[in-house]
Amino acid sequence: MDKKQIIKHLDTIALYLEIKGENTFKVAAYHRAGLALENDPRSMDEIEDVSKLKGIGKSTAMVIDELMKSGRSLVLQALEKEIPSGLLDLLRLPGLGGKKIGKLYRELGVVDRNSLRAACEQKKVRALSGFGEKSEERILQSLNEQKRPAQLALPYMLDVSEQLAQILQSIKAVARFSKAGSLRRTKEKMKDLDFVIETDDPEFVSEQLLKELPIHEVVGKGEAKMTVILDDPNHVSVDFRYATKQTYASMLLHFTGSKEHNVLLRRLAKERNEKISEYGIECEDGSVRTFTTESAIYRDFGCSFIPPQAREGKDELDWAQKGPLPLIHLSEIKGDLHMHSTWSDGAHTIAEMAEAMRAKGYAYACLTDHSRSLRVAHGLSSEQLLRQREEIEKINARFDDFTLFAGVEMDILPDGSLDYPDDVLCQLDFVIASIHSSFSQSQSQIMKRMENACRNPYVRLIAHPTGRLLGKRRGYAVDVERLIALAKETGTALELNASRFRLDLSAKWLGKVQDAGVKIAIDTDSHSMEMMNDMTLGVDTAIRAGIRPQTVLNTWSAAQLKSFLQQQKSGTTVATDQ
DNA sequence: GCCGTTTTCGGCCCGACTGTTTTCAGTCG
Repeated sequence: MDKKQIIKHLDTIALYLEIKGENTFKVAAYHRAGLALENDPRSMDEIEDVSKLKGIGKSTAMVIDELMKSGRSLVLQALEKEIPSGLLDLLRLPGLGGKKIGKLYRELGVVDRNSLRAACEQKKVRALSGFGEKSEERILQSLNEQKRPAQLALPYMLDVSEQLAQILQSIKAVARFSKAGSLRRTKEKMKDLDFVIETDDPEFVSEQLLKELPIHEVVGKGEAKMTVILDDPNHVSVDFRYATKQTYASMLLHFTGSKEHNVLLRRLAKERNEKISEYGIECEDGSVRTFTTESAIYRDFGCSFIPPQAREGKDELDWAQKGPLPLIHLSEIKGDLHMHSTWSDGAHTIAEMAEAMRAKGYAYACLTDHSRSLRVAHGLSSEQLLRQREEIEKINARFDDFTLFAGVEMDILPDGSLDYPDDVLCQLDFVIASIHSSFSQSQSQIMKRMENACRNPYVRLIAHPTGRLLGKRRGYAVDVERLIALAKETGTALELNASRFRLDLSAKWLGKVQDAGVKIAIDTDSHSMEMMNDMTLGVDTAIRAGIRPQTVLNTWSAAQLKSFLQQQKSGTTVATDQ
């Protein structure tokens, strides 16, 4: 049984206990045990003794060991016998938690969605103490709505949040606002959107929002916050939290989370006999200190600033107490090495793309249009590619503060061969190789293709290594560990494709890439000028993975990069005299 | 159930909002 399955089983135990009405700390203990596993970078086989992990004690360790050995757990089996499994699903209904579900089960014999619906329709639910007419109606309503996905993918949520941001900007009573929650931490999936808003007049802002937004339902509305469900295809839930000038920084920190990070902060405060909340830090004498920035709050705890993406409740506070975190920062990105022009499937000309990159303050960029086999994207023939190189040189001559490199994004064909011969590739500054076809091949076929690409002396980078599309497509059967080893052996870099649709490689793998000593390029794969802005998302993902600037090719100066590109690759086979 | 430089018991993070209640429990984040 792998780690993911074990975590799922631990969470299931927690849900059962919640319905049983167990002590909430006991329930949390099972969740925390799962979290401890999730936060450990090792695989289950590499962890020799799970009880050594913080948050896993005797009982949870036993459950984990059982699951590892036999795939079953006595604790879980006992719970499954005792409690109908259909009740677990009911926890997802709004307004229902363990206690209320337990009551419905014990007093009305509710065991699943259908029996709950029947109980509501017979008006039995409103008779229970703690329930009433309104709760019954609300349960019935949510039962009859079709299920919306529990988690929505980042690209979709970015779109929605960008629209919301425009509306917030137009409301005069909004002094400033920021996204918060999972979106600000750049999670790949999230269940809702959070915004923190500074205003003197929350009620007015709520009114304006209700006027401007397509509302499906107002879930809650008060002085401090408003929660709405949008009338969009996925019924996105949005929280707006209102802050004053004084509480804004604390509010933002609190609602950016993660929940686990907040728990760590509160513990730290508690050690000093203080309390931290979304309103500031309360001292022993009851006075509250407020802060103007998140940095100031961390400083108050003797910590350096922790970027949102690193706030996952692991050991980030320990690190931050030792000094500044050695993480990459957006301002260190000096160029973008993967973009397309109208020569293949891009929206803008070479000159327009180059100017836009230069306007972003970059020192260089690399044009990498598609190769000849990718017909749908108007891939370039060898002749076109070499002609394009001349065009690039002409444009490049206009700049004295910016370098436009000539590159290509070359297909790795289904049979493992590359789309251009070496005598073409050797004329380019930078060759990217990637897979765009035959996604359903076996892992060994995919890896054969990857190996051929890595072993070519001119291929410097493997782009979007897994081929996934967030929320849409899983990608092909690449063995990432093996790919990292190949990259290491051949001196090939791996891409962090920063496009909001990809984020490929994911944070999960990037740490391993860095640990192996393999270089990373953070590229936007821009097909238009607007897409260049996704560099932020790429850097955020790198931060989540703990990537240092030195690991990233495009933090280097143009001169450093040039000299790197001119070095011979190792472990490659130069096709010469056969 | 987990944890401990206040260590084997008694804590465990804190506040908003709702619906049910006449002062608060449950849910949620």
